[in-house]
Amino acid sequence: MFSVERVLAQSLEMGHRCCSKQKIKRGLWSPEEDEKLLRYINTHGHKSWSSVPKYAGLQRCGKSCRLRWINYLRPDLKRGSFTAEEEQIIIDIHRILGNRWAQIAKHLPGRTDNEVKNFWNSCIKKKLISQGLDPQTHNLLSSHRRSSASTISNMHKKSNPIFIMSSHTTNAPVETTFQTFSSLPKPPLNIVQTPSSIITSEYQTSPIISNNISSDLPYELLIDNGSNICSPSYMNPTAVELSNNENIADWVSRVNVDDFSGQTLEEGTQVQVQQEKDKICEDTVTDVREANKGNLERSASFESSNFDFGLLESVLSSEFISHDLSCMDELAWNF
DNA sequence: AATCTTGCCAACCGCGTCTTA
DNA sequence: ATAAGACGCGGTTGGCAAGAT
Repeated sequence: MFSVERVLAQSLEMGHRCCSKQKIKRGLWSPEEDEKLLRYINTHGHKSWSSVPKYAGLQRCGKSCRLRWINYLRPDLKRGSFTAEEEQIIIDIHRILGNRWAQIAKHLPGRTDNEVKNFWNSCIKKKLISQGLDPQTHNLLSSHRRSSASTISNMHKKSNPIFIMSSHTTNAPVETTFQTFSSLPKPPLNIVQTPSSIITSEYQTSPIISNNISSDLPYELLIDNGSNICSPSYMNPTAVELSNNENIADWVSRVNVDDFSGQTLEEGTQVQVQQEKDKICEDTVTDVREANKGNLERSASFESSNFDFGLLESVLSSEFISHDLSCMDELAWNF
């Protein structure tokens, strides 16, 4: 809350590193300053932030004015605590984009990047840790990996393939994503099953993704007998996670344009590639949101199709839980 | 009651990118 | 083509308030 003493004290502390020429006030904004800024922007807009303080009669730097407007004075800001739905959106998009708060905030009308960032750091982060998930990667924390590692170890003993899963769900947005991916090198696509998600790991060296086993089964998850446990990333877009602390956005940014068909691209094409990278991130986020919206619907759909996460989980846990596979853990997590 | 700790959040800082002259 | 200024972003800090000791 606003503190008069604090503002008075801070108003004495003049000067600002980015605006060393003038006497610039720092610290909390007073109601009078808010009023001045609000009135000025409502009348004149904010074409140039650097000139706003001068014309608005504020002893602040333009940067500070901009921040105050964006984070507090903007009329379209939503007040109050985050809803469960917003929280889920943040988690899902963060899983894909990482700490790109501005990008995440764009999907939450009325919320600012600062707000999202603070909410993440103060609430969501702790929640994920308490669930045994690394808040940066959304992977299981090492202390929680043993059970999952056992699962993977046993998958390797299976003949090829041990699972074929499919679903009839959420075709449209998902396909958009994969079509976009199609001109890029394949992302890392191996997976492990966790209670809440499918997490990918390792680079898929010999793609065995099939998209045409049956036209009725648009998405398949194939797990082979050892080196490749792979899944089209689009099968469960809410669960995409890449290896080595990497998310989709990192992976996409890492992709070198020269990777395209092994040839160097011309400048114009490189721009297109950059646009394509951006689109991948955007489409993936869209998919996540669509998938979240359809969660209930999808559950029902899975029941009627032959995709059954419940069955998968029970098979994995019941068959593997009795084995002592501690010696396989490191192997499993480092393959 | 006093002190310490923790959580939260507004604001700042520095750096990278974009724009403009 | 380039340099300077503006802007935007993510990380970090500082201070208040509430809870714990």
